[in-house]
Amino acid sequence: MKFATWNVNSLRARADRVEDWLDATDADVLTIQETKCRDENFPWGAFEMAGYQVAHFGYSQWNGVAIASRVGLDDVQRGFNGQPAFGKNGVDAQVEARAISAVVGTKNTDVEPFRLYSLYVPNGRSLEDEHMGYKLDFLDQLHSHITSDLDANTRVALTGDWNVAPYDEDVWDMDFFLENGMTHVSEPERRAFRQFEESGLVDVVRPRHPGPETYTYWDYQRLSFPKNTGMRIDFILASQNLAAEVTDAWIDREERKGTGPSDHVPVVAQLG
DNA sequence: ATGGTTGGCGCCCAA
Repeated sequence: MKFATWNVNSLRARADRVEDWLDATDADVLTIQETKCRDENFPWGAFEMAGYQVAHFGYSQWNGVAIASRVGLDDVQRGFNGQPAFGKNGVDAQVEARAISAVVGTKNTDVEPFRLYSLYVPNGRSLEDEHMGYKLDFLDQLHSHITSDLDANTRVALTGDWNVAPYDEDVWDMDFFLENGMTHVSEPERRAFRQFEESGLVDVVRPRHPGPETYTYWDYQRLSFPKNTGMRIDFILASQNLAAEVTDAWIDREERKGTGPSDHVPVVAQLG
C-alpha cells in the first residue's frame, strides 16, 4: 500500500497533473493541501473516475485539505480537538480548513488500518506577524491532541505541509535565512516541530533520503528550482509501529518539472 | 535584486 502527501497549490489549476501523477505513481492514498476551493467547485469526478473516495474540508479560496483513497476512507474528522481559530486582529476568527483526517486501509489492502492526517500548517508570514503566533499555537495544539491518546498501539500518520524546515540542512543557505530573519527556521518553529519527533513520531523519509540539498518545495520566484534553492518542509511523520512497516519512501522531485507544476512535490511512503 | 512567479479572483492578497 502506497500513500503520499502533496501541497498542490490549487486543485482546480492542477487537477490534470494530480490525476496523471496518481496514475503514474499508482498511489492508493493521497493527502492534499491547498485545494483552494469549496466543496461546490471541488473536482470530485476526476477522483471518482479513477476509483478514489474523497473527503474534503474547504470553505473558501484559501487553504483547503483533502484525502483521496482507494483503500477505504472511514471516520472522517474535519479539524482537530483544540485547533485554534484565526481572524485578522481577532475579528471573525474561524477554525480554518487546515486539517482533515480519516481511517484508511479498511479495504483492498493487507495493511492494518490507521488514521491519516492531511495538514496545512499556517505560514508564519514573518517572525513578528500575528500569523506566526497562530502557527506556533496550531502546532502546539496539534501536538497536544495527537499525544493525548498516543500509545504503543496507536497507528497514525501526520502528513502535509508543515511550513517548518526543522534542520539546518533543510534550507539551501542557513546563513542567508538567519541574516535575513526568515521564517521556517526560527527556534520557536523548530521546537514546535520537534515536539512531535520527541513524542516518538518518526520522519519515514529522511533516513532514506538524507540532506543536504534534499527538498520538497521550491519558490516559483528567482529560478529557485533550476538553482535548487529549496526547502524541506513537507513531511510524513508516522507512529513507530507504522514506521516499522514502511519499506520505502521518497520525494518525487520530478513533479516540479514541466508545465504548470505546484511549488511543492509529492512525498511518498510504501507500506509493506 | 534571493534579478526572472503563481493562483484566486479582483484590480490586491497569500505564499
